[in-house]
Amino acid sequence: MARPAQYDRDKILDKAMQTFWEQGYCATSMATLVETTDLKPGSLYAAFESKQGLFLETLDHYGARSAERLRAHLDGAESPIEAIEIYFDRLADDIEKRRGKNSCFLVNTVLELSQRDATIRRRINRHFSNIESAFVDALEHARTKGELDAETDCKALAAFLMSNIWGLRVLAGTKPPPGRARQITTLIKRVLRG
Amino acid sequence: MARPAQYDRDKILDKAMQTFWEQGYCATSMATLVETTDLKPGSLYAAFESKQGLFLETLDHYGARSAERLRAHLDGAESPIEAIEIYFDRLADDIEKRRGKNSCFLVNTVLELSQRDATIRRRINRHFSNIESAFVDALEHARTKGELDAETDCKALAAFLMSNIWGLRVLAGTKPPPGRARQITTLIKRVLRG
DNA sequence: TATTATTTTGAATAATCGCTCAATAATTAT
DNA sequence: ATAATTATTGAGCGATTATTCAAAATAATA
Repeated sequence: MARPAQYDRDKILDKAMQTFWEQGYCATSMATLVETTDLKPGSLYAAFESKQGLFLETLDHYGARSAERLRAHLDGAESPIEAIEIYFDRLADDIEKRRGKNSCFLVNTVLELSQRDATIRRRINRHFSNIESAFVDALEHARTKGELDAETDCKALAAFLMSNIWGLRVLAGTKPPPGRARQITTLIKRVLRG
Repeated sequence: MARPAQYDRDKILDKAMQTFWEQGYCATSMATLVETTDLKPGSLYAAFESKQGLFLETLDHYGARSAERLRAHLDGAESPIEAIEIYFDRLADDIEKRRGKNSCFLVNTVLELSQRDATIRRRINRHFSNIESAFVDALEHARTKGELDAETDCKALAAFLMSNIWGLRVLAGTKPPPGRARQITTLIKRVLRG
């Protein structure tokens, strides 16, 4: 009865996300988005309402994928502590080797917009909570397995890990000299082991 | 022989800094700067060349003040370790009580611009190095005093502290529930004590 | 006081901003 | 085929962007 859309909504979302991720919200113009998505302004607005609407959807896209990937890595690991260590080792390694962007779309957005836009802040906090709960679960799993002391405060430890991930994301932005990321993760792991 | 400027350059710089700090570089228009500084466009451009020029100068303004304040707190402390702990306690307390902005102008800027502008990145890295060296000095002082193990890697420890300050700055942007900042600094201090 | 040098002023610039919409194209149901 | 419905197109909207500049104002010097 009607003409179907010719584009793949998820691919559009992905391209827009990459652009916002690289440049930030303010620095990304609709003209740029029109280029990177290959959709004309009209189609873009028909699909996502506004620049803000498109942005929010890319945030959710990113947050969901991040939490999924982390869960896939942590859940059901035979050694949760080792899995967490591997996570940080990989993060450090990516920063050292400058693989990919190394920044976090959520962290970037917190600092760019979150202070002045409560909607975005709440949205991001939801995604951070999801990610953090994956760490909490892994730590509690480790505690019941005896990898952690019985009196370890898993929630506090997870909060510490989140804060250190954020710190490493900022570090990546400084394009640090070789070795720095490793120095830091070595000390993070010391806390993890207790 | 000529008419002197009627404004106080340092006060203008301070007002512009506050605005950039709160809103970010892209989100701050020259029209806003004209409002907050009470200078007309012509005067602003005569004094700072461009938006970018003004911004760079506010960055230096901020970086210099930050390093000074930290030095004033750490240098010559009878117990350097305690002084560092007090620094983190205050940071956590400010975040808990929502005193002031709690964000860091340098951290905000790293994530907004540093990836695409090498000039700004180098500028910021210089300021971060200054700040970090104050920590290195304090830690080495602590080591010679016997507050730290003789084999402590003070540079690695300082890098860890910097990364954790950055993490706490991001945390502040999420406007966290009471107690979170304290949970994190408690674990940071555990690393500090060795 | 007249001259000189500089600052201050604010209107105006071209370019870009997010966004709209009427016209056209494409697809399905009849 | 025809009708109905939706997608696509891209020119164009008013507002805002960073920036400029000639004219007016001001203060120090001669």
